[in-house]
Amino acid sequence: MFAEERYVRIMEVVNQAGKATVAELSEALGVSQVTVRRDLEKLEEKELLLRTHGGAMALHAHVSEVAHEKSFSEKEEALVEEKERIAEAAAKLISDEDAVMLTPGTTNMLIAKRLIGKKGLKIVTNAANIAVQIGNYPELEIILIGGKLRRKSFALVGPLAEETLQNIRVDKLFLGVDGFDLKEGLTTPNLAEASMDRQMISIAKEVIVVADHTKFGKVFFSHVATLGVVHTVITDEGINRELAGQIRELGIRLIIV
Amino acid sequence: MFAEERYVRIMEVVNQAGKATVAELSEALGVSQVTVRRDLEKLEEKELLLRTHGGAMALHAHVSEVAHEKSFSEKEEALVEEKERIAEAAAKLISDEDAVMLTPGTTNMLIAKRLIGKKGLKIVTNAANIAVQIGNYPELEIILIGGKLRRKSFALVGPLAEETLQNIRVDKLFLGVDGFDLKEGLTTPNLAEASMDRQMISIAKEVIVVADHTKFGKVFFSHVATLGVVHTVITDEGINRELAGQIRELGIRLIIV
DNA sequence: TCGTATATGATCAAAATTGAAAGAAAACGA
DNA sequence: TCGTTTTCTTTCAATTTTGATCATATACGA
Repeated sequence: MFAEERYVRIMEVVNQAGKATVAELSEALGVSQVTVRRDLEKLEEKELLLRTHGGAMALHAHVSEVAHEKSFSEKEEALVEEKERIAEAAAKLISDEDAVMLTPGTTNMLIAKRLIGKKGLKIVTNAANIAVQIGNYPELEIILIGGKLRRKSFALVGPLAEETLQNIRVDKLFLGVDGFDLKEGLTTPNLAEASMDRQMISIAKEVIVVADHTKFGKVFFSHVATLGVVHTVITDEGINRELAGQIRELGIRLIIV
Repeated sequence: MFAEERYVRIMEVVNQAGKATVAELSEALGVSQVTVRRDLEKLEEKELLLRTHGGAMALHAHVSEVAHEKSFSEKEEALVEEKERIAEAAAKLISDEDAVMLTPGTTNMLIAKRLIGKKGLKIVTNAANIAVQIGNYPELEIILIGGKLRRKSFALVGPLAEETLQNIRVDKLFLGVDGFDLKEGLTTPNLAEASMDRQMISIAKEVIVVADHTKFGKVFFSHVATLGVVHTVITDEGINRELAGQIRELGIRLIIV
């Protein structure tokens, strides 16, 4: 038996019973007590349990949970503050009876979380992770567009997805883009996602682009749409003043937070 | 044998069994232990498995995965061991070029995790959480059926989902059911999910029911199908001997693990 | 054909794992 | 408080596993 297997078994016992003694674990795993103690030491280092005199105790869920969520992805993932503010502004645009659509992306994930509790709201998305994230909360009606799953972005794309979209109409589309350029319009790196985005734009009454300031002036491989389709843009204060003026001149409502 | 072929075989063994020793792999592949170690090193670099002293473990069987997950659900969710064994047996039935379909459910989630690394495999599912769980790993093609998201089970159901299914055909369906009764057939508590299940059965060449022993003799509100559609049943040793005989008499292949 | 690059295997010293033993620390009862 | 018992840590030795180095074989292109 690998040491790692013991770790797993120990965690199972400890989590299930809430605690375990060294003698019990030594017996259950068929290794010496010295080895059990060394295992417990390692598991405590990883903050998976708490050692005690004579054994170990389960760590309360929230301790490890809280520590984990923020420490890994979110620190690296920059612009969290900005995106949170964008999401807050976006959520304010949504009324209870709307049918809204969300494209994949971190900002839209933040928007989704802020919609929890809105009664009667319909949410349509092609981001599997967004659906799962808010799927446990009642009162929201969540429609997930099927299709081929793209890695990393968790976007559902392809003919299956586009076909499904044709039966749907929504009030507001929150469109996350990678590039927003006055001349080239909206762009994104992936062809399949661009095609999906276009479909989604075509079935939405109102198109709201959410993009932090770093997205402006950028152009990516796949063209999504011209700026003519955009009704509203929400971004953060980092946006260039001049550019902001030019966007407004195009008749687009620009919300800066 | 090419190195690439070895990688695939190693991933299969590791993911199906959850672990493998260097000696085992050396034996199975007919290469020296030195070569196996070099292979494992490469596979670990690609983050497809975790090396241990003496071999390697599947990502899904490791502490970092297991510890967090189990602490919450495990107390209520019994029969983990049994379900793991069922999942292992199920994974063995799947060959690389198959197109398989998975219904929502904990057992099917376990099966999905064991499929990581199978090259060219197509996985179709209407369980959003299963898709997200394995969505990050390369080499799998994952198709998620869209639809209305049901809370708790993360099943995607409804007309949208059923319509999508009509364009799809799969080799094997792994069907998780809540009730399996000789007289009443397959049943489940939710009407919408039962309807989805029926659709899925109709587009699958082979129907494989995965159910721990507690599911037998149970009958729920919504009828899914008669036992006539079932080709194979995988369950654990807890199943009643007499019942096992009766199932086999129906011409159903019964796998007990 | 030759030379080179790549993959694999063999060998062996270094590192990791484990358990036993002994001393140190902590818990506990009187 | 003291002494006893239990538990823990440290140290060491036996064993296993690993990684590095070298040798061999095979494939490939000039």
